[in-house]
Amino acid sequence: MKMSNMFVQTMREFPSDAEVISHKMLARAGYIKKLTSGVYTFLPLMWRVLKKIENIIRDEMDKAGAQELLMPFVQPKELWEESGRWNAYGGELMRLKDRHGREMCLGPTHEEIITSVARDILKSYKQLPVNLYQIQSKFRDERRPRFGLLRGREFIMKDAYSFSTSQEDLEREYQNMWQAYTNIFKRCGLDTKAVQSDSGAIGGSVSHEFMVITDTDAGENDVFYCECDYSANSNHAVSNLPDAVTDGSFSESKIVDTPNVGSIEDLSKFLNCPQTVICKSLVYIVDKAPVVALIRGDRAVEETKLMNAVGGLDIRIATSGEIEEMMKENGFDAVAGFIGPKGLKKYGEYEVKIIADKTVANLKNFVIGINQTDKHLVGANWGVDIELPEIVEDIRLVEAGDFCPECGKPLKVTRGIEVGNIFQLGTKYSAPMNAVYLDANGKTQPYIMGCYGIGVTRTAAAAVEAHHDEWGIKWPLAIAPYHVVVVPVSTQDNEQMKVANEIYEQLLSAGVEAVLDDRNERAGVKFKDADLIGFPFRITVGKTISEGNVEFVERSNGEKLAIPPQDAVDKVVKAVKEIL
RNA sequence: CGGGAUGUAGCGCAGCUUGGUAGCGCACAACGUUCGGGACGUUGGGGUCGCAGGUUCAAAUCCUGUCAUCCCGACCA
Repeated sequence: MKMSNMFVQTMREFPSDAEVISHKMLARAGYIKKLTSGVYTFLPLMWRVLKKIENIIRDEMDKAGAQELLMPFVQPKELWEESGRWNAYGGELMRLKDRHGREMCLGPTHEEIITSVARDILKSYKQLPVNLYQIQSKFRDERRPRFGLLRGREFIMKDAYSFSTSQEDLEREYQNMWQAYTNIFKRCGLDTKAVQSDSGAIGGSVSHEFMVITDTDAGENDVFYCECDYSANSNHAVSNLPDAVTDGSFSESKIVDTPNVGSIEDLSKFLNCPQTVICKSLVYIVDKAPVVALIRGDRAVEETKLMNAVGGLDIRIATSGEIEEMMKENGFDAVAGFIGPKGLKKYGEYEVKIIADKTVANLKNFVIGINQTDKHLVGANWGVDIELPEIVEDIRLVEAGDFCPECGKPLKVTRGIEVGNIFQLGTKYSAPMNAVYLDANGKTQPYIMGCYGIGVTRTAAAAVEAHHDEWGIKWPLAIAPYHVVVVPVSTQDNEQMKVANEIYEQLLSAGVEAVLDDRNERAGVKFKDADLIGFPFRITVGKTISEGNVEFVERSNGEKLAIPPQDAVDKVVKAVKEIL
């Protein structure tokens, strides 16, 4: 490809609407163009990168025994009603109607479709196991698209689905995919960490997320990890707590005045007791129903855990208005900050559920709200003053410094970009959708399923997050849009142009993806563009050609060599061979 | 969906307070001088000032509505 013909426009400035580095760089270097919020055109350079990632994925998935197919993007409501997700999925499901008024949706994921396809074909245990995958655009109407390709609404995803006859087979395939994913990301030049995670709206039990570790805001997940193998997303992480005072040492149980002391911090100071002896009561709304969560004063609730503890799909903290309404309905007159579990029965048509975190179960002589504004109960004890709730679960958000649940050493925290995940679904879809086969005994059985996703576009963006400097992108060779750019310093100089052309032709005939920057621009412009676009190698043909040398630059480490043209060509050819 | 901000050429912005013939830099086209880290000069093309209504002799500017985009919170590849 000659640079003068390339459909690309680099910009001197970053677009003002970009926040994270991958978005800024990809937009400025001419890889992407936004059409509307969360929806981008992938320009030729971007498309080359995406195709490279896709092909690495295809290669590894095929090697792992999976088969590629392609399912429809537009899907009928009926299938989603079978699985129960037409109602459960929420606002991210982009719903639409056709001209006859039939309700459809744009595919955010394809469990329903693949299950309906499989159940018509996979009738016998002899046909199993099977793993099917596709690479396709998905649409999720994100509440808040942001960060360019990291969280678009329309994005490219590889999604795979496995069908097995037993849990053992599923676990084998899960490990198989784990290995394939490890290979894929490694080949893409990304260091990933597989962390335990919550299984969210997709459902199922066991799941892991593949995270690209980053210290920037682009990493939207908090990952807790240990020097042993343990690592988990914050929505799933568990920990052992450091020792703390859990006995409030209040000599008697009594109600005390705590005027305007609503926050835990203030309460701790006012009563001159540690936060660890206060039982905090938080009111949440889970799928419209009220849930009161009790947790030790110094700790925070992990909302996903709480939501799972009550089997919900959506969670938010209650508004102060809702809290006041709930108080009135139960005969109290208290505001947030003085709430307690005792005496809370109902709110509207729902019963109030009370969930205690494990941290509060062993509190003694503690402090707790009693639904009276400006008052708290001190010296409280479970079973004496207040009954311990029936449901005691771990709903606590882990903090760095807590101890690893597996080896006991302190946990560390970092940020991660989730580029892939693997789920053990079990019969979550096959059972309700009656997707069954006949086993060796002629008995009907639902498939044991797994699903495995990779965000292709997100992987590309994560690669930029992981590989860049102040001048631009530093693509790993395997996913770079081109391997090398050949830059004649002066297009006026016949000798330089001749050698540059020879190098270029030689690279092309060796199967290298090369670009010749034949534009009549000053050298500085070409160098800046080369750095910004992120060619892994640059061969500059300048004055030193009179001494028989070109300049060979490796973008990844900045190494510069003055070597003969043939050596430069050989180095690129060798590097390219290594990634194939 | 709540809270905050912004919409003027492909990109980055000024102009708006105090209404009066739409500007600057980059990019684009032409010519000339330059030519190893985003050169300079001259000339030129490109705009329903987000959209709709209103006030006014006159609206980018004032008023009302509306749409879009971005940032901060809850979800996920």
